[in-house]
Formats: sequence, C-alpha cells, structure tokens
Amino acid sequence: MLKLFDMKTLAAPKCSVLLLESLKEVENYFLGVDSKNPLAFDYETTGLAYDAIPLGLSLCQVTSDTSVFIPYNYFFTKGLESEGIAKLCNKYFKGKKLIAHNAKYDSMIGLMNGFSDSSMEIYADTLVMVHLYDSSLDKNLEQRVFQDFKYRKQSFSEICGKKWNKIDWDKEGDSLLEMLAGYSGEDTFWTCRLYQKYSIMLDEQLWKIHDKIELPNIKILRDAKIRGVLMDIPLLKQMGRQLDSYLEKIESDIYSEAGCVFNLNSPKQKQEVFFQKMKLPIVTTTGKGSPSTDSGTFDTWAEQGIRVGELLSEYSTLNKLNSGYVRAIPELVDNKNVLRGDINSCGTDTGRCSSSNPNLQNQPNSDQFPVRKAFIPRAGYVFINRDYSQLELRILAELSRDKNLLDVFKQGGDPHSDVAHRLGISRSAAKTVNFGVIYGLGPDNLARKLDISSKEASKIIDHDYVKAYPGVYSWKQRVQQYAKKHYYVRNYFGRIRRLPGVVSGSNYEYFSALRKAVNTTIQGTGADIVKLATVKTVESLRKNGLDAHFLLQVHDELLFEVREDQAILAEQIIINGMETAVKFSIPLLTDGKIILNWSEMKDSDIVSVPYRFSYVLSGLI
DNA sequence: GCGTCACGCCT
DNA sequence: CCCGGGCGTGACGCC
Repeated sequence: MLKLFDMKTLAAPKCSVLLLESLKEVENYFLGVDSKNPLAFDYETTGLAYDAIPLGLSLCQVTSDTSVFIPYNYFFTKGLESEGIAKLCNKYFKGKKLIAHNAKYDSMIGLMNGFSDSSMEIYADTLVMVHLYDSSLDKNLEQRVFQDFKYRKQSFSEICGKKWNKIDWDKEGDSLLEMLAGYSGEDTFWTCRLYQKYSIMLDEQLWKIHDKIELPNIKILRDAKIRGVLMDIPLLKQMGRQLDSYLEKIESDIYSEAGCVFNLNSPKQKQEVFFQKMKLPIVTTTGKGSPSTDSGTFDTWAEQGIRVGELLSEYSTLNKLNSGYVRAIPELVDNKNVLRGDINSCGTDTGRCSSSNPNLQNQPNSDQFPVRKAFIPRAGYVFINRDYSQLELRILAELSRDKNLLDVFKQGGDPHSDVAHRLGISRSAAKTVNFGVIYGLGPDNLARKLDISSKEASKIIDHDYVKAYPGVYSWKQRVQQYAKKHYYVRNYFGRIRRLPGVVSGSNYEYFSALRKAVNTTIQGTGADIVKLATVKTVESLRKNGLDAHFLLQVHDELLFEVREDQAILAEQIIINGMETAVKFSIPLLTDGKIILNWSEMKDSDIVSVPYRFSYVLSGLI
C-alpha cells in the first residue's frame, strides 16, 4: 500500500525553475516525465474563487530538483494560450501520478480552464496527507516547509503584494513573471518534498483513508463548489427589510427602558448599563469572570418580570439572524444568485468537514427564521435531503458491542426512550444523558443541564447508566486506556487523532483529552461514514446517468439537487448509498424527503412567519 | 491590519 | 473557566 519512490534518485532540497515559453517546450517537458514517479502540479491564480484567473501552472517531478512554470497569457506577454495548455495537459497528465498540495483547489482551477476530470486523476494530496498524519499541524505550504525543512519560502504576498488590477502589466509584467515562476516552482518542488516525507509517515490504514475516502470525496466537494446552490435573494432581502424595522423599534424601546443610548452590540457597554447603572442581577459570568450579557441572562431577567430582558432577548436573536445570515448571504452570491460556499475536508481534528464563506453547516433551521427557505433548486430540479437517524448512538452501539444498546437498534427501538425506561427518567432527560455519553459530560455539567443536584447526576453517570449499559462503560474505559498508551485514538476506519493531553500535567487538559478520545472515536467514525456514503452515492447516481448533483453536507445530512422527473429513482439510490455505506451488525437508517427548499417548514412564507416574540405580535410595531 | 473575546448559529 | 466539533460577527485593543 505504501507509495514508494526511488530513494537513489531523491532530489536535494534545492530548487531551480525553468520558464517554458512555448507549447512545444511544454510538450518536450512532458515527454521527459517518468510516469512511474509522482508529478506535482500547482496553479497560481488571481484569487481563491472558483473562477479565479490562472496566471501560470508549475510542474515538478519528485525525482527532480528542477520545476517548470507555464505562464498563462491573460496578463503575461510571454504567456501561452489556455486552450493549448489544456490540450497538452489532457494528453500528458493521463497515466501520470499527479500530486498537489490542496488538490481540491488546483483541480478546480484546472477544470474551469479546460482540463478534463479524467485526465486529472489525483494520486496524492500532501495537504490531506499532513492532515491524516497529525491534524494539529499547520497545513499551509509555507508553514509546513519551514517547520519540516527549516526553509523560509517566499510568501505569495511578498511576490504579488498588490491588487492585480493596479499592476501596470506592460511595465512590470516581465519581472513579475520571473518572480511568479520562481515562487510557483518552489511550491511544486516543496510539494514533492512533503510527499516524500509524509508518504513514509502514513501507515496502511491512513493511506487507505486518503485513497478511498478523502480523494474521491474531495472531487465531489470540488464539483459541488463549481455548481453552487441557487439562492432566493428576493426572499432574503424581504426578510432583511422586516428584520430592520423590527430591530429599529426594539432598539429604541430598549433605550427608553434603560434611560440611555448605547451600543447594543458591545458587551462592554451593555455591562456598564445593565450592572452598574441599572443594577440588574448577574446571572452567569463569562470565561474571564465578568458578568455575562448573553441571551440566557436576558431570558432569566424576562422571567423575573424585567421588561428589558424580553426586549434584549428579541434584539439579540433577530440581530444575529440579520447580520450573520440574511444580510451576509446576498453579498456572497454571483450575478445569477448562485452561492458557492467552501466545504473543507481537512477542517477538523475529528475527521468531520468544516465549511466557510459562508458556513453552510450552521444555516438557521428554526421554524421562526427560515433562512434555509432561501436555498432553492434550479428550475426543473428538486432537492433531495437525507440525514442519518441517530448515527452516533448507532456507532456507539456497534463499537462498544453493548448488548442492550445493540438490541434497541436491532428491534427498531428508540434509544432515548430506552435510556429513560432503564434509568427511570424522562425521555428529554435521557436525551441529555445520551449526548453526555457521547461528549463525555461530567456530573456537574449534567446536573446543570438537568437542573438536579451533582450527587444525583453522579449517580446517573457512575451507577445507573453503567448498570444499564455495561458494555458502553467498558468500551469507554478501553478507548481511554488505548489513548493513554498510544497518545492517540483511532476510529473505526483507522483515522488517527493525536491526544498529547493524556500526559499533560494539567488536570483539565488530561480529562479533556480523555473526553476527546471517546468523542473523536464516535464522531470521527460518523464523519468517515458520511464521506464514504457521499462517494458511494454520487458514484451510483453517475453510473445511472442521472442529472443529480451533490450540493452540501452537514455532518450527518446530505443535500442533492436532482432533475424533477428523476427524483424518485435518485432518492432510492441515495437511500441505498447512505444506508449501505458501511456494514454494521445493526441497520443504518436515514430520514428525508424531496423538497422545493431547504427549510423544514411546510407552509407559510416570510410575510406570515410565526415569530415567537410576544413583543412583535402584540401589535407594538 | 490583525488577534482575541463574547456571543450564537449548526450538529 | 471549560461536555465534543466547527465558523462569522462586532467590538476592542494592539501594532
């Protein structure tokens, strides 16, 4: 499984760069490339967006200390035509062992500039390799090169520290080109060095995750970004106008109640007004120990009949929604109202994906604020949305082999009710206990959550639950012992999370590491199941020739856009792909439906949104 | 301009 | 101070 390279021909860590000035020179370079050894490629572009303009493409063989740079003709007078470059690369990339540092990005730029998917088969991604080896390492190429090889690479901003539209290309073009070639050539050269270093640091299990889970998943995330999701911008604008008018009214009423005007978004000013001037009671404190002005505090005040509490709670919720989502999203769509967020496969320590620009994984999902209603399929398409039911508890059952927990799922029962029944507590309390088992909730926090004494909480955790599910308890013990022995844990697929905290002198770090050991094993197994399910499902949709497109994932949920008339078949394929992603002794089940927007809401539009705020409904506006 | 805090949205 | 894992906003302090 190890990807070997020829040790005898290892290049010395010193790089020279050749500027290729004609397609003939490019072709000659390719003719000299040995297909047996990895070939690094790296784009330089005008930005990070999917439609960034390529400035040039650098290539370097892992066995060579010379990289080449192919300039594009958008700016450089010596640059080559995009079509010509694509034609040659489509021919000569085939059969090569392509490597890149963040192949999701470079292959996206390639796809957008005439490279075919089939010619860009990625052999290894050094960013993924670093992440799989140790997720806590800096993954940035500059940082990695410095930390691994003590070499100070030029940073991109040093080369091109100015706005592209401000460059006088006639005057500066040639010198810029030389600097860019040098910079880019170094990138591929050091990508090769990283490949060599990390290829021998990954074991068979990690390589398998890289090959079978990460690389195929990355292609899907790349394609999803290129496609993007259509947004109902008029709906968001309308919501925004309504929120503005609500906020304006609430704000002035708060100032009246407080008897002064201040910045409602400044925790510091709020503290002054509420605690020093108005002498309102402190409910909780922040991490730093100062009195908190969060929405929980406001709600407590409201319960105590302090009117400003209700107003403040309304303000903070509405303002969050407005500034964080309703106002932010229209700034990010293209001229066709298509949103292209990033989903990053190497963004977390557990193996989950993260998302940004915008974060597609924290879009509000409440009945009151249907921001997800603004995520809509294109004309002629529908959304198919499916999420795993109790994925993490099923994983806990499977990994721990606890008989009682396994039986719940074998018999199609409800794990929360089972806990409630066995522990003699309410279903809602049982749900909290189940979350606590997965997250490593301690007695004090459970007590606070359930509003019971620490002693009662201790009894639930250390006695009642252990007695009801002894296999879960002993499995957790084994996972923590393993972590203490190896300084890392592995999930079901062998993905590693390093936990140096298990030998920390600090009590908090130590117990935190033990909680992470348990949580990462479960959460990370879930993450890899979802990634596998994505790969399997997308592959199956493609094989069936369906006009169906993966759009995004939210940890245990997948969203697809499918041509209307193919929705029923596509849904069956998606269900099958997700539910058979991994073979467990208990079934993995999914819920979901075919929908016309991403909201869970079934009726009503923004005009009649049933805002829960009595203030708003009381006719004061 | 950049990092940190406090806060709050998701799972 | 802290139950796991994220990201974005606004304020504020530092440079």
